[in-house]
Amino acid sequence: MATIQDVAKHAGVSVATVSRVLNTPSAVAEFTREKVEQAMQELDYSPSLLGRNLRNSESRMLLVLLPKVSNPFYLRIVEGIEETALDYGYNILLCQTHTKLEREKIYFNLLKNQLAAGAITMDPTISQEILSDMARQFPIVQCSEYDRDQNLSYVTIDSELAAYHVTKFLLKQGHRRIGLINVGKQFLYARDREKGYLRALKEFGVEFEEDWCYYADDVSFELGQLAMRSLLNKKKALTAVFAVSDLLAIGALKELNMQGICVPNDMAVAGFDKIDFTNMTHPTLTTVAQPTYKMGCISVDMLVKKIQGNKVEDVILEHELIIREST
Amino acid sequence: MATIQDVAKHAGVSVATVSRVLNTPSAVAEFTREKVEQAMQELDYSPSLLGRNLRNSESRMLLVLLPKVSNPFYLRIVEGIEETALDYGYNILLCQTHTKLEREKIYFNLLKNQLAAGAITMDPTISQEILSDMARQFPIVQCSEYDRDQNLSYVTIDSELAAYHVTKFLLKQGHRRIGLINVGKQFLYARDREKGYLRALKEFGVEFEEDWCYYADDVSFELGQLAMRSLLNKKKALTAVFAVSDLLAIGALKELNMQGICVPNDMAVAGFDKIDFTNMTHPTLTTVAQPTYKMGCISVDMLVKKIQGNKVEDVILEHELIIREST
DNA sequence: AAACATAATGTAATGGATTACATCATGATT
DNA sequence: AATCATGATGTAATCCATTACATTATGTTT
Repeated sequence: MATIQDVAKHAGVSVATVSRVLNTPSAVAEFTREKVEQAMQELDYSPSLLGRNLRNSESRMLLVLLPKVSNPFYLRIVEGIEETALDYGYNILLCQTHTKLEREKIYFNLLKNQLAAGAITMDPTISQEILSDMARQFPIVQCSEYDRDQNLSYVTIDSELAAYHVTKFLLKQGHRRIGLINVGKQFLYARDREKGYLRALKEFGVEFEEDWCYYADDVSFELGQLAMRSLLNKKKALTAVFAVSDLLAIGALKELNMQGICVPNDMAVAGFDKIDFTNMTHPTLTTVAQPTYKMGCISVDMLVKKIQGNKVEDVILEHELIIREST
Repeated sequence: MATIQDVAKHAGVSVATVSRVLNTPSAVAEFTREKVEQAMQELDYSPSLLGRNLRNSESRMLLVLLPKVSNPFYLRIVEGIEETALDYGYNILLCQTHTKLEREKIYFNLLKNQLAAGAITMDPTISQEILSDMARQFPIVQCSEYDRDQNLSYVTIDSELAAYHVTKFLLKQGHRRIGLINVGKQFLYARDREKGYLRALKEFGVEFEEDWCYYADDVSFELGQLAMRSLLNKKKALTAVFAVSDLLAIGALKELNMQGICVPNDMAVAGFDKIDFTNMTHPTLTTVAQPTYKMGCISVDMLVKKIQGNKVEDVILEHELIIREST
């Protein structure tokens, strides 16, 4: 690849002039500018970002950390992030942590190494301490999952409230024995959604029983199926199930279909996230829509502001209960 | 962040020595090494990749181009890529092109700008000319989608043969009127799968009719549903449908369910890709499994070899017909 | 016409890390 | 003891682009 030196020589000017053509064209005489531009054309020159970034000690790369791309919940967020980042002239580095601390550390190191200018994290794996420590030095925004910390900003929804709404909806439909398919408590949303679920039960005077609740090790179809199978084996039958993730809910639905249990008549099912596929299941799934695309966009807005050294306010967005056939 | 200069000063040595501790520790006396390492610790130093990459004129970043992450088909490929890349010490830059040439160009520029060392592309959007031109200058591997070109390597499956197998399977089951839900011909796989489909029909002496075939504008649930709806409106009823992508097949399945058409009795459905969802549909979907994870791994192997200046052989992997309830 | 303002361009330092080459000290060889 | 080989470390050039400052040329003001 041609360098700025080559272009300068080819055009018969100094490197400074070439650089000016790129950065402050108005400072260069028209005639010269054309000469330089032609030289660039002829040599098929494009400036090395390594050189530029080193000199400006900046990077136009944003780190995006998520547990796994295989959960479609993240897709629209990522689309929002990518779209917005591109508008700001940033590229994104999409990183799957597989909720492994070790993996996460590798990626966070890219911040230290100055390859990335900031990070958006949707993963709760890393300890709050480390994260908070990183956030003191680098711009970091939490999306969806979050911890409260003065250095850490976040954009999310009110999971507790959303879960409360779902559960209340089921209660209003007359359900009294409502199961919960949850995931590990390391996820804040897991804790929050459980809280909301319990609050609704309490409000309706329903006494929660331990074995209504199943904790999946991860978020996937298979584990949702497993969860449902386990819940069906309990002594007293449930009449509805609320899964904290659509993936789990769809797995549960599958199990119910397989066992010939009619949804929603014999068992109502509600999910969370409104992934595309929830509209393709039979029956279609009642779920909670999060403004995922918007969350992605806002994360980037916030992050860019932070990179530029501005203070930002945390954001809590609205959710929406999507009532469909499964309830 | 601390720089190598800071560390040198702190440890009372020259920057060269610090660099040696990082790159050729054996060339440094033990006592000095320890001193330097301690200084690094104390200053929480990690080397700037910008400086290093600039000096070494290398980048440890791989470009991964795909149309959209929203098609789960790509997920396992990406996982394979990420896993393998990490093993080689590379990071990946995941880029959605949305099959827009303009987007793709932005990303390919990262190669020119030396931010990425090579690219794996799963997108057919860019013209063969440009791609081939890029491939002359930069290491590029095509995954799944490909063009034949001496500069371009690829890893893929034999789409024609796979489609032939699917269609033949349906024919053997006694189906004679088999629809095809395809996508635009800009995708090589679309052309190949159609060829395989036609070959099988011909072999069984079935005369293909124009209106058995529907071309979706994109790959999504909704468009699959639309496609099925359109095919159902044809004069002579089909008894089976083959969709070139699971997303389309699942959409089709949905439409059939909605119209109360029984699958597989009234209509058999087959998809392609074996995405996770296909096991969650009702009925489960017959499809073609591609060794996606492996494809991802191999792509990286090939790309890294190319980056190192070695020649590589193209790879065509085996597919597998997964017969389930929908046929 | 002298003095000065302004525009256009060039020179050289800079950012952080690597490494060829130079230097110095130490121990081995004869 | 003089010479040399070896190991450890430092000096300075280099990668590419940006930019403060210096220089030169041109036009304006009185």
